Amino acid sequence: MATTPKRRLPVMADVAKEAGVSHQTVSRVLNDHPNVRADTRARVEEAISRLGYRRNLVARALVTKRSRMLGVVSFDTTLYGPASTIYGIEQAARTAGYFVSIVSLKSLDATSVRAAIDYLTEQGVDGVVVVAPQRSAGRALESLPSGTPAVAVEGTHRADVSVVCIDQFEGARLATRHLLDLGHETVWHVSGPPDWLETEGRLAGWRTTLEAAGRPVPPPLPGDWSPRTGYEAGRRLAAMDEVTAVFAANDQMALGVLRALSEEGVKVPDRMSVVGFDDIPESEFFSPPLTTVRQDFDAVGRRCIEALLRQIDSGPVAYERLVVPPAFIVRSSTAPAR
Amino acid sequence: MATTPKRRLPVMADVAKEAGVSHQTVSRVLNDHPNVRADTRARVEEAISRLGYRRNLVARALVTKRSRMLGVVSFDTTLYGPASTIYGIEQAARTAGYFVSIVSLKSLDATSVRAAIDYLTEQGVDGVVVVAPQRSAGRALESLPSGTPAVAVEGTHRADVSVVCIDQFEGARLATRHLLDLGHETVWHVSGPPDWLETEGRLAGWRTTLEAAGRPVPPPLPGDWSPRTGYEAGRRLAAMDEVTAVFAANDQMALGVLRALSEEGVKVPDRMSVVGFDDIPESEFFSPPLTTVRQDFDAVGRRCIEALLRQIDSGPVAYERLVVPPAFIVRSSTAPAR
DNA sequence: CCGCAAGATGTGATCGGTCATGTCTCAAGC
DNA sequence: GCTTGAGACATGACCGATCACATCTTGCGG
Repeated sequence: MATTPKRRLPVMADVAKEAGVSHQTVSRVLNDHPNVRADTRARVEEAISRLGYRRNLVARALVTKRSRMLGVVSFDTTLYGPASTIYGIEQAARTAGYFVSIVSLKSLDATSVRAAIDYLTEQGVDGVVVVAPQRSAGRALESLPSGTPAVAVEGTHRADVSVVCIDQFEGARLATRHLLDLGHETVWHVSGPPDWLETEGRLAGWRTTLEAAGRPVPPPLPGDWSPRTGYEAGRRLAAMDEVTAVFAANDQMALGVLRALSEEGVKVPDRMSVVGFDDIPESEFFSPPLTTVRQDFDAVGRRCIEALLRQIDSGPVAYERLVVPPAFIVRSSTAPAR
Repeated sequence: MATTPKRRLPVMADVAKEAGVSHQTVSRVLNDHPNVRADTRARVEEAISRLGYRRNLVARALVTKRSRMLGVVSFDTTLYGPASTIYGIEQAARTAGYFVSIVSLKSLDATSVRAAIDYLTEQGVDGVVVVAPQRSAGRALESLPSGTPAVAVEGTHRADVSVVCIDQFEGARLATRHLLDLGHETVWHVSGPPDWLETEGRLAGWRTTLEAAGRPVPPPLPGDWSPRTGYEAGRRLAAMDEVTAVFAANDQMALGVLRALSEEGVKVPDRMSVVGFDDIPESEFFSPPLTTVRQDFDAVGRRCIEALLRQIDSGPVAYERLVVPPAFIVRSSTAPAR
């Protein structure tokens, strides 16, 4: 009963009265301003805990014009990549004292991305991270009202939107190089869906490495990240006798390839080597364990937050492009050419 | 230049002046209140778009005491289950006009869960969804100040916190029954980590089904959801000649089991049948494609939001327990006993 | 042609904090 | 002894919306 004499939650004024000071002093204590005498501070703190007072961050946001909330717009958060990136973002944001509000989109056309950003902005976020590795999504950022702090993961080239990305080109180069070094004449590629920047980066890394080595560049087999398309590509590859090495643009598709090859009786890695991309937790236990390219999504998330907070704190900064290097993980799905 | 005569973003008063009405009328238009003449409404709307006015939701939240934001506390959002559930929650919340703020925890002890909830509450969320399928997390909910709308996914038994869950017991029963029906003498089980409600539900469903059929109940092999522990369990199972059927508590561990069996030369499903739980997108392409129990996470997300909004709109409601039925998916990892 | 209720609009208070500024006290410096 | 300045607080305005209530129009029955 003593705890709830009135229904209303206690506010600063209540604490002030309880402690016998002004609301301003309570505010000073809360924001630990130096100019408060120790005993006054103690009295206020006691009053706070006695009343169970909690500061109302909405009211504070209204006057400071800082909500301490960040928005994240992402494509299908069920996928391993986005999910991991968002996890990293959330962790980093929270340690920096920020909340994260998420909008996940099933379609990443410029319109929906813009709508999502507007939505978040209206709600008062201090900045936005767009995990939208598609060209079309990048375009949405280009029309962003300048002044809104924003960071993109893998996208856009607009001068005042910073970008954090993993070096896709380098990852693809590592994968292709690895296979060539094993003595394979050339490397086939199962690519991601068009319009994705990752698709393009991996495609370019693969193609360039092949060309630099003077090897034939076979036509890439189209995929959409799903195991199913990898499976379909795998069946086609199994039928071609000359194919000895395949680089799939992600681990799920590599899994599909593995499945198809196994069905067709094509032994991996004896008759064919397979490399993936992402290093999802399952890859290590595929049959056989998958050689792949690891992406450090946590680092991406951290970098995003760092870059975003920099913009929020010190205004628009020069365009930055933060590149996180990939790591190459060799397991048992690759072997020397026969 | 005409667009930004002053730096400040336009506020309601600006729109009012522009349209030659009072701020209150602008508010009426925005909240489409009926008592506004059509032409006035049009004038206001025109002024709004001319000025590029966006309503400040923070200010609105301050006076309405409704932020239209929901909080979600979840364990490791990188896992397929939580990620999918959150995706469902976010979609449902957005269509209902709510934002979602997420906190993901690496540890789910009662203290951190409480801290996370407090954190979200302080920030003004209208309600909280706790995706915390662990006993310890459930305990955190029990000490929740009553009056805070909350819904738990798979957890707690507190009378005023609604629960949405998938029928784990039934899923495990389906899996076990399927294997027994195929003629297996008994079914071994690779369980999830202790303290998880899913672990307990699946364990109970498995055990009960076995007992009801009068079959021996072998000791469950402990796992932690990761493929690695499934792999370790798989090696042990491969060494035991009498084992012909295994039910792993999730697909990742089933993958590990599959891997170990393949290494040991134990053919699946010829010599051993394996069933998983979750139906992750990869399962269909395991070697062999995995027979498993599908969980409808989207439905779980939707139900959570429905239950939560019900609480927010009409105050504390009677305890509800919404159970989503699982589906059994037969693929190629199971076969009749030899 | 008046009265009066419903409809259309305006006015000022309010939400719960922070910010700018003012007042008072007290020790240091001349 | 009196100025000076910094520390410790208090006071009132303000952020940008909504809410309660007041006021001014209308339309319509009598």
